[in-house]
Amino acid sequence: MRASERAYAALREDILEWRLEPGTVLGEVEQSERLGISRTPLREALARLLADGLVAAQGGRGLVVTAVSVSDIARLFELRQALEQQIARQAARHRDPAVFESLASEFSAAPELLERSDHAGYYELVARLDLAMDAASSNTYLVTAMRSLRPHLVRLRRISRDNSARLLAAAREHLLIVEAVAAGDSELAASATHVHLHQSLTSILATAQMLSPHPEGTPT
Amino acid sequence: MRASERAYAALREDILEWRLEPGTVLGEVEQSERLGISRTPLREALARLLADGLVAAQGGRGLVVTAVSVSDIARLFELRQALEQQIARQAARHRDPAVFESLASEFSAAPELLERSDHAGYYELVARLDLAMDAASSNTYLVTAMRSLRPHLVRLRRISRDNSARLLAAAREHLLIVEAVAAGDSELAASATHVHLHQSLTSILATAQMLSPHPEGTPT
DNA sequence: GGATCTTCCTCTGTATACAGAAGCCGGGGA
DNA sequence: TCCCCGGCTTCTGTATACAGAGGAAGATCC
Repeated sequence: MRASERAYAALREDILEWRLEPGTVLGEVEQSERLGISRTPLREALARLLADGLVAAQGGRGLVVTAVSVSDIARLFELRQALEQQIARQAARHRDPAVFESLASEFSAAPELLERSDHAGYYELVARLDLAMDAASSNTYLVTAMRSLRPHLVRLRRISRDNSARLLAAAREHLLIVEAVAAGDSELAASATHVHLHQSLTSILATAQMLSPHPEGTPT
Repeated sequence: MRASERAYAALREDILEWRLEPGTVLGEVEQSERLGISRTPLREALARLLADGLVAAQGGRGLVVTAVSVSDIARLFELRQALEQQIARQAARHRDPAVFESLASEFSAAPELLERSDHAGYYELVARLDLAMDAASSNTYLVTAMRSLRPHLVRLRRISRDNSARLLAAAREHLLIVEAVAAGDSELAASATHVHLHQSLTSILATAQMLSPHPEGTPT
């Protein structure tokens, strides 16, 4: 694999997993030495992270890992609502019914999965649903926009991690979305997505307020 | 200005203005010599164009300017609908009424502008509306997604350029959007945006079919 | 005559060296 | 004691050199 690719993947991982916390300054020399590559491929990796919005220019001198404030969460979900509703709509129009009927039966069985506390299995199922939705929407531009949003959503997982009651409710919401797509009902698919994301946001905000009761951007 | 920035701006311009046509191969050595810079900053510029989707990796060997097929137009508008409706919705919620009332009076006067065939003046007015909407939405993530979409829309301008009848109708549609935002009516703003983009797409597709009656991706 | 293999060439990917700019620290003066 | 100025250090931005990979063209064999 190319050095620039490895550097990008490594830095991205470090940021998404909070090993590099928001506010950390990423010097070129320092990071190139840490990752064992030269500055040229590292600069390429940093440029991609900058485009992703995971790091930001720090007044001329170096790049810093961007913060995720509580108010950012609501903003992220405004974009997510727009994109996922449209993807659901288009997926319902172009879907292969067999694929989504199969997913529907898997989501029907999801409560049993969660009762066994197999959260990883459930997350994997959701990931497969995302992939199927992306493919069914058959719109590269929508999928690209969604892909650039997902890293930011991954950073939020740390907040909402492993809330069993919420996951059980989410499974029911997902099932309705999948059934709507399978039936080709694009408006129901969009509305069900709207409902699901609204509930997710509500749950995340409640948890976030509990973790840090500060009204605005907590730097760390 | 930095060399990499100049190279990015120059290449972007060249692609958006169709001076570099779709399918053109961009070799690193060739382009760095043409722009009078070394390969290092040029690579940075090409990486940004790749992230923008204006160029694509050509099977290992160099980058090519991406094509815009007729079917891409509909896909682009699916994303545009999602983003601009959401921006309109949020702008209506957070807007400064004075700004949009002022824009409303300008759009009321737009028909006179167009009767004088001052198309440039009208395009400039629309650009200011876009900026005002972006600012009023107060959502960096939405604006970023929209900014990455706009270059692709600019490439379509060549198709719909200077259609007076359409511009007159568009001015009326814009006026309704602006009035809805000024009034703080977010659902009307979203619906008016939906209508406007639907009409724009219809007009563009009609023109595109006329220009190139091929059903799918015309490479040039 | 055609197909395949080999060789060469060109292009990308990476490393490193150099220059310019910006912040920081110490010294001197008010 | 505090503020300002100058030199130094360090970091980014750019150029260039080198190595490896992939493709094209020519020659040879079937």
